[in-house]
Amino acid sequence: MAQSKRAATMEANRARLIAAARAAFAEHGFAAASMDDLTAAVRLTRGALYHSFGDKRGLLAAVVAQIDGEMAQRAQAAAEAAGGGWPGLLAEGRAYIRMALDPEIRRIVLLDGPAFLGDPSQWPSQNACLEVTQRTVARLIADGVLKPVDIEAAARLLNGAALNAALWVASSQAPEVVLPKAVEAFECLSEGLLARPAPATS
Amino acid sequence: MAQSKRAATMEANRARLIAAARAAFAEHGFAAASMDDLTAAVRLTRGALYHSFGDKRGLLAAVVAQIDGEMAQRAQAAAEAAGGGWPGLLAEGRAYIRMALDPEIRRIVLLDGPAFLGDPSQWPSQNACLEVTQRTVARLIADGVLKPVDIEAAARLLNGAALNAALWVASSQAPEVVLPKAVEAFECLSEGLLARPAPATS
DNA sequence: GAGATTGACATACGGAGCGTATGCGAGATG
DNA sequence: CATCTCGCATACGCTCCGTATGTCAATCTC
Repeated sequence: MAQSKRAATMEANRARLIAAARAAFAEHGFAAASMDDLTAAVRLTRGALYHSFGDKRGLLAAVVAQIDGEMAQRAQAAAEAAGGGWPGLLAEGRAYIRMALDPEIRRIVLLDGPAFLGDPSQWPSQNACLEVTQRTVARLIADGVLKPVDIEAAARLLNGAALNAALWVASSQAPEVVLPKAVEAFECLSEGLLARPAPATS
Repeated sequence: MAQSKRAATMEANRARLIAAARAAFAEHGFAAASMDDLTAAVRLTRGALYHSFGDKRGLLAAVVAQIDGEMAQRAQAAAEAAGGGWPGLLAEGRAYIRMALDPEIRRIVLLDGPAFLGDPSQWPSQNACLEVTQRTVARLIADGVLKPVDIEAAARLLNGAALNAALWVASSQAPEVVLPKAVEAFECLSEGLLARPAPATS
């Protein structure tokens, strides 16, 4: 079944290393995380790590790809729960802001990822998150809901705004007070993309 | 005048170290930059560095503070050149996007800064850049040009959007093609903050 | 089914880098 | 002129990464 016992246990060990890396990178940051400690935590050595991932950055890439996939899934679920369309795009933004409040996501994907792997759009994982937003924007433009701006540009700026909103909320002393402000401002900005702006709601 | 010869030369050496660090961090990134090489480049040793800046992060903080100040100055100049007001805010955003195309600024302030020093709003330099944008937004809200959103929220999201726009442009193969798209999308988003939206321009 | 082979992983080694403790010599102080 | 200050250099230990080599079980070959 599992394509020989060797390959199966190797896959299991890969998964264990990635799980350990998620914890270590989230706690200490990529630069300060020790590969010796990380591997020892799952009863392995650096030998296993270099065999499976090439080097330290390779492990980070694998971790980022995994988390990025989970984020894209969550964002899409939020958009669908809101019924898609324009409310879906707003829901996606809110979901993104809330996800970025997770210390693991913030530290690994949003801070260390760009710093050590370069621009997200050129990651091997292809940034699933960004693609979800792009698809949503593309559909809304086709439906005439949004102005015909460049799709990738709009998706990137929305994600960037959400990211900074989240960094702000996360570093504030009273996140529960700041979060609604961030969400409101994000929705205001998003409305700038609407073809026929809605009347002010406040 | 110069408060004793010792203090004067010390200030000069601080400046030389910061200048060398700007070059080294921009070229190799903060993590990969060697303090030995960096100090040797200006005929000093790590002894001088630890005496003046405490540790490696202290040097990064000093470098970031210097660049951040220059950025704030440039952004403000751009806003004033555009005559202030709403056009000034747009000009500020454009200036910010263009500045982020500078490899030194992108690498040090936008990537390594947040990764190694934490959230920009809590940097010792207090993020002069962000404050300039906040002042502009505050005035525009007081004048009724913008919706009464939270000032810090708006400033942060605008800066975040501009940052991601710049990262995108910088990593693209044809920056001169992508830049106008990024600027256009940025201006669209900004219009979401307007109290009375302007008619579509395209 | 026994020897040969592959491969996943451990062990050992070398090099580089950071932070600190200590030493030194030029300028400040009286 | 003697003493002190302090900015900076030197020397040391520690940690960490990447690689080269060894090892043993799982698979393959005949």
